[in-house]
Amino acid sequence: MDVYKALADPTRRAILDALVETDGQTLFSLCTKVTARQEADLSRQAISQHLAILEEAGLLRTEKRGRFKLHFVDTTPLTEIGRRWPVTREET
Amino acid sequence: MDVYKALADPTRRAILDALVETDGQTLFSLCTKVTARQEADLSRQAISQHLAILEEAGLLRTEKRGRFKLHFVDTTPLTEIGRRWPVTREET
DNA sequence: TTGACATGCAAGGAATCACTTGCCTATAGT
DNA sequence: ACTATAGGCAAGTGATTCCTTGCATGTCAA
Repeated sequence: MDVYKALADPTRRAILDALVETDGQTLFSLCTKVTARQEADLSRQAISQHLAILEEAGLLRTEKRGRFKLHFVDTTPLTEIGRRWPVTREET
Repeated sequence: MDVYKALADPTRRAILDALVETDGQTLFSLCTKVTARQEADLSRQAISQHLAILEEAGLLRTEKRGRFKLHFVDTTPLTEIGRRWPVTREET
């Protein structure tokens, strides 16, 4: 999954928002925060699948700590977007 | 259609690429350029629908000139992305 | 006015995506 | 050892998405 498709889903964007606010969260922690942020409650598996997609896109790193799996944002793949289509304001 | 979903499709990204290179193209012009860029030939309607989505996302402005319709990029909606998830390099 | 060119509209089908359900593994605490 | 907690895997379903086909509109040239 490429970065653009990873960003296409509002739930995944909410996950990134939650992680930018508090980095290194577990799956369960993200479940409650994301369902609070949006007004729809998703199953744990739904969030888990979204996390896998974000990780595949390079927007997320994970770290196993005992029986917990912590998730950390990595926004570096987003730099490609600004480089590919530079923001050109016609009238300043 | 929001900006993120608009960027999710590779054909739409190719359209933006073609317009950044040469701005103000017609539908037919974009058809040949995009199908050359990707290695799949899409129908005129396919491109037209993609253009409508890009315009709805605010990434495109159009201008009728006689029987032609010219398309111009507007990358300003992309600034939201960088503002929403700032690029934080952990180790410089 | 007639024909050619540029584009628009709408319905249908195939593929993809998001979510759920059900079951399984692994780690930690008592 | 037993139980509870954190997470993983996989099949199935409903909803989108992308593209095509077919027809219609509008503009320009001869």
